[in-house]
Amino acid sequence: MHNLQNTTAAEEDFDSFRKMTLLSMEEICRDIFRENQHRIKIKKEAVAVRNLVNIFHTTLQISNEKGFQTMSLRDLSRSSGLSMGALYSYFCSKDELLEMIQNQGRRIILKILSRRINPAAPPSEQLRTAIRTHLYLTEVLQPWFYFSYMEAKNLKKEQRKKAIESDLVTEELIMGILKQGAEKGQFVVTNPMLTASVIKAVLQDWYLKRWKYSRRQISVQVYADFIIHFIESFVRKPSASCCS
Amino acid sequence: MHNLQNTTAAEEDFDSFRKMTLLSMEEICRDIFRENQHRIKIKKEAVAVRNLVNIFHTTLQISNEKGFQTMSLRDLSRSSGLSMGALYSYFCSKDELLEMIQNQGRRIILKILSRRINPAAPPSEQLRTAIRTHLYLTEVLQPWFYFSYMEAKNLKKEQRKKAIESDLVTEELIMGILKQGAEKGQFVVTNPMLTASVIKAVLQDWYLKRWKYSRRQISVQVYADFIIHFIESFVRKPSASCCS
DNA sequence: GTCTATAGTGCGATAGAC
DNA sequence: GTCTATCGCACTATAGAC
Repeated sequence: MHNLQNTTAAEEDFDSFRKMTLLSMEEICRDIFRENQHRIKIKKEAVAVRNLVNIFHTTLQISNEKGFQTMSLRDLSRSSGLSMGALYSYFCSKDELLEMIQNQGRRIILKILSRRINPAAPPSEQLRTAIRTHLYLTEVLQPWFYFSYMEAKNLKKEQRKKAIESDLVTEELIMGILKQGAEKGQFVVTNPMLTASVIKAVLQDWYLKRWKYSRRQISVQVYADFIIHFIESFVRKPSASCCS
Repeated sequence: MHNLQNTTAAEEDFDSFRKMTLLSMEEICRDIFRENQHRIKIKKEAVAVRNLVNIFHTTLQISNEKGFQTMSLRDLSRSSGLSMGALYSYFCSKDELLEMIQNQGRRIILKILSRRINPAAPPSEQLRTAIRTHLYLTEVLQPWFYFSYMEAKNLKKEQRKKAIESDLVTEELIMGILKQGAEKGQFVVTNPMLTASVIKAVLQDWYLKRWKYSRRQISVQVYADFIIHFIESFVRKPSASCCS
């Protein structure tokens, strides 16, 4: 069925990706601490970062079960092991906590996507990398992506606008690759906008319907391979060996 | 660009579909009233059905803006023009209201999908009908589909199970058509499960990212045509005139 | 830096007037 | 059949002890 060598290579690839991303998460919590020192009452960086990571992680966990609005700060206090008072040393309202988490996620996504895609590479390679990287990213940060999508409506106008823009960035990136490929004669794309929408939709399904794929024991590598195959069969010209 | 004749035909097709579905909605509110007469305190059918339609409609409207949990019954009272007391004549808790709406939607979807797809037709026709009908259905009932997806996590265990099952029904229906087509040699489908998942994902995108398509002025007919084209290019055998 | 105790608010739900 | 008035409760947010 599967080439064992390939599967192993893909697994290694994904594992190193996971490690890199999780490291970035702590870095970003440190950044958040430094930037928000004026409103965070804690002064010791080590303590603050440890608790921030804990707060964010616990919030995502509870919210993905029953939603951010339904989660009371008493729930968060109980699960995180921090008292109500301690929590309010890190943010000054429940809404601000929501904003902090949204910002943290957006930042890490941008950081990693732009690090991995090489705009000088051939379009077909860029497309494959974009699809695979996005799927790996949503796999590692699944709780954040799900949270971000489900709670977007609770954001205030300005923050909501940022979330929408961030969402469109990936799509425009993909559309750019498709257009580039079409110009170079490597892809046949009659409607780059709708094609990019479709790609975005199947990428999103991986984190919105995570339970479905878990239940069916589909790994992220298998899903990525299938999606790449699917998209390529649509955008690629019929091979020259046929109908030449 | 577009064939004018075709576009007009598609619009007529969609308009009649919309009328049929909206009629079904009132029918179903009547059904709900009759089945729940033991807990609904109102006795006059005409009054009860009018108010139920109002309550469901207003709840969907508010919830799709800020979520069902965030919506207070005071919000609902204000927007619907019914007092708190009057509202509680139609349901006995906020949770029950949620369940009633979920049930109403599930019922109408099943009713219409099974009415439109003819299992004796050729698989390629069935596939096209399934995709188009599902998209039209989610277009007409967009508020309900969005609500249903976003609020699923607030349901109790038993109701949640029903929601998940209902969600999988469409996917299994599509998978069945794909397998049938493969058996008859009309489709080439290496992985019917993942192919059906992809189709489901793009169908869902229409109601989950409705704002995106609205903004871009993509109509449901255009989207349906594109998706059908997309899927067919993946599952259809290369035509016999090529590589024969 | 973290805790407990509590103030103040707004919620879901109901009883009884009309 | 619908309304207004109100109860009890759980929530966010804070103040002050340790």
